[in-house]
Amino acid sequence: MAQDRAPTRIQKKNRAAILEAALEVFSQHGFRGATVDQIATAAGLSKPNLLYYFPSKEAIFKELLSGLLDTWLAPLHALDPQGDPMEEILGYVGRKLQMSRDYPRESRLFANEIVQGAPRMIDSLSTDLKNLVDEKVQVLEGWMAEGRIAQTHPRHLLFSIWSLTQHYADFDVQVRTLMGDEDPFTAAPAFLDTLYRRMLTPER
Amino acid sequence: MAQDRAPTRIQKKNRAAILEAALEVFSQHGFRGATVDQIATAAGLSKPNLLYYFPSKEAIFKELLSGLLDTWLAPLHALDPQGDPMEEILGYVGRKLQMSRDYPRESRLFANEIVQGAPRMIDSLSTDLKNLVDEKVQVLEGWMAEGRIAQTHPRHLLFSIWSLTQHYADFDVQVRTLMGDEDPFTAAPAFLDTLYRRMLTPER
DNA sequence: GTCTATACGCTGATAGAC
DNA sequence: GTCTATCAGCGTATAGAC
Repeated sequence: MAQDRAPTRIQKKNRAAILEAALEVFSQHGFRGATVDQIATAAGLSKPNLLYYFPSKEAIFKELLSGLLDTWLAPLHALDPQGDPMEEILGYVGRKLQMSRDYPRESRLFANEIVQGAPRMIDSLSTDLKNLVDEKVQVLEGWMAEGRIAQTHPRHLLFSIWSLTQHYADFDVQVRTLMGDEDPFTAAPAFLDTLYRRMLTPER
Repeated sequence: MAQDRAPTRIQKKNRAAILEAALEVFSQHGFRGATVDQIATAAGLSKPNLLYYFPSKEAIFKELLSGLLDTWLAPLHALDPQGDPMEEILGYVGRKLQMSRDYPRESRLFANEIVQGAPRMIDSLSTDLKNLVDEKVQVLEGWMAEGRIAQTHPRHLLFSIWSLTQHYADFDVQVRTLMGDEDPFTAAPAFLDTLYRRMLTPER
């Protein structure tokens, strides 16, 4: 980052390694609990060398967050107003659950931050996320008005999807402790599928 | 705590003030993010004086956790095998939701700890919580076998109740950001009531 | 019981040699 | 670009006066 030249291969590789290591450490300990030393070690660099690539711990964290937010919101973005309502919603639930299984660190990174009041994320929440949610709430309300899914509170419906799916990543320790040998992700898809099918099927 | 005599009124008051302050600070910043100074200030004591009552930051945290765990598990404990299944479960959901509204700090304290792998709680999880859950899973399975509620995965059912209700405490910032002026706890009870009624009503 | 003063390790960040 | 050495500040905990 010393020059504004195009980054060399080494620079790209090191920056990527730092962000990967930062995801690992931040998601496990939170911003305050993580140390630059841990991240540097995990990235295979010395502490000063890491700080050659990023000016501060805070800068690493912010870049990490903004880089991940798009990926994180992609499943909701993909909810298609033209598609079949029930299939769209169940598909969204399924994709979110898969993300909890395949990218638990990302989930915990956000969870850590939000539980503590989202001091470094509140802007993204009240702009990017709010806009996206407002847009998709309209879609859900349209489907409800047409009687294609059951009437319910659209925002609480979204909250429920987030909490139910992310729970398997964020509270992984607890879930696994209580499930013993059984893999949580074996039964979870069918469980959530049934739940939302019963909840959202119209005419009752 | 210097003597093993019965605590004076001042000692009881100070210990209570410390634990109250610790709940406030730990729940907001997590164990690592909290400082003894913050807790002492919030409790109206000097730092050394606080450490006269508790030997260390860790000791405060542990006492806080163990003191709160019973309260936290009380709603599940109250699930009555002799009661009407649907009413029992809906009552449990309602009580858990109320706790998220009335005791959000407790919820966030546990959330912080578990998201980070529950390093100081794993023992309680695998003994106290596991036993309680195993016991109540039996109850739920009995009700399902008798056809009094719909067949579903009892553990995932419990996870769903926890995640849906605690979400309103743990992710409070996000929820409020996305709800605007509307109080989340206005519509949430009816939403969850409907959800579980549809999910658990038998014969379909 | 409570305070001031302080020891001491850890952490974020910088200086400067190579 | 990367390293060793180092600094300043914070945070936990203790010593010792009152």
